[in-house]
Amino acid sequence: MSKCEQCIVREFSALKALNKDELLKLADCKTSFTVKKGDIIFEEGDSLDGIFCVKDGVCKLTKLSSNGKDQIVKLVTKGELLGQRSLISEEPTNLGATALEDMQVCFVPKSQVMEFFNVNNKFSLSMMKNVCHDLKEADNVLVNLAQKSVKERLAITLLYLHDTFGVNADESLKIQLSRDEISSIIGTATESCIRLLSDFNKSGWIELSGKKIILKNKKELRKLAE
Amino acid sequence: MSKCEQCIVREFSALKALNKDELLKLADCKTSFTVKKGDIIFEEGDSLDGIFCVKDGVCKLTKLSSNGKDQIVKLVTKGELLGQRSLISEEPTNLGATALEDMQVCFVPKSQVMEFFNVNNKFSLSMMKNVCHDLKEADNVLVNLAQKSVKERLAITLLYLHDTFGVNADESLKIQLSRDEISSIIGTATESCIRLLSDFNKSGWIELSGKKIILKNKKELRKLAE
DNA sequence: TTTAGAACATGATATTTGTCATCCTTTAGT
DNA sequence: ACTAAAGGATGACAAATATCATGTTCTAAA
Repeated sequence: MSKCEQCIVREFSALKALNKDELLKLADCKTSFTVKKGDIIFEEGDSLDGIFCVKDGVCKLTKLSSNGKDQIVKLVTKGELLGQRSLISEEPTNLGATALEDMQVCFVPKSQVMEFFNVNNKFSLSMMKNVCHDLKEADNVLVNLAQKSVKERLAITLLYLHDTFGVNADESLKIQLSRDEISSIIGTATESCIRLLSDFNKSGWIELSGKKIILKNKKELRKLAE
Repeated sequence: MSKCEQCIVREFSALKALNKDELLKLADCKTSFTVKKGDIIFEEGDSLDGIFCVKDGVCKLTKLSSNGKDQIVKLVTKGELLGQRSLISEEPTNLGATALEDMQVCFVPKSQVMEFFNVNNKFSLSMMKNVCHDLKEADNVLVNLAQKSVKERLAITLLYLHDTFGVNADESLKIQLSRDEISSIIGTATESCIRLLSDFNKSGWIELSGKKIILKNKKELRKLAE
């Protein structure tokens, strides 16, 4: 059982507000596990009995719409927590979580998190800041979905993927999403997404080879994304 | 200066976690004021030095998109708080707030809120629950904007206005929004919104007379909204 | 290695939604 | 009461997007 002190999650999440003693407690009660690409971490409506720390890998948070299509609401990457909202609200999850890559995850039981809430105000405040940040992001995405065209949203999404997850040595986006998943982020039909990617490709703004996407002209993409 | 003990905001918001002493402190430091319909409470990007308690009336939270159109992200009504996210994140506001009706509002300075955070864990947790609820709602709206047609979103919005703000004696929606504002909730062109309202009217699902809207066939509207 | 299924791509077409123009109605101010 | 301005309504049309059909290219399992 590894210590939590050096964990990347501690660096970026609300866990940074924990002191040494609390970190020891955390290391003691947590359970580590791996998740394979495509595996479901939890489903929409599940009752969680704790939160997840993402040590490595990326997952998508999705919600099934009544039209039968999944919408990707957020991507969660290493260093972030998963399931806080559900835990704090004491409600079943509103979104499901599925691994986009192989992941390393720790589970921290609710009782321990609640104890931290009760004895460490900084932790509460830090967690609150996290949720507030998520809320701000959700509001921004919401406005984009309401006001921007599919083409603009695709440009925004490509730049987001570039800036958030970085690129490989060949400049291609590190995170690999299927066309279907990209469509599910921007909220459009898969065919429309594929067509627009082709258009971007023909315009020379991006380069496609298989699943690889290289952003060749970020300036033009940014102009679209505004 | 009225006491906060009986205030409706206390009943519904995080303030319910405050004890008698804290409520006295609150009553002591707050400032009450009225806001006229159409007045701006704060603008997107403003730095707030506290939070607002909505004692009466309704306001809209909006964000200006780069296409020049305002998107209504949320409606805030009596009993709710305003500006928590900005205060907690210690950032300028992400959304602007404008009164849709005459309002009664109290302002509580940041220093006092932060003190409550520091001495009263229940208050922190309660505030966190509020933000979490907002996040869940934002995610749900986001999915609807991404996956539902304009017609479906209009049906959803009409039912939401009905259920949240209630009806007058003549069954018409209590909250009066311009066609432009309704469009700004569902994220569409004003003309499209007007056209669909006309369609609903012709189908007998709603009745329009001036600004008044009466939902005549909620069952059909719900079928659309799913 | 072969092969079935998934993912990707593209054309044709239908549907939805936005834009522009115009007119009507209500409202607020003189 | 009159008038200007805003809000509401509607038609004609354009643009964006979805849907359906079909073919191609990957990919993983037998």
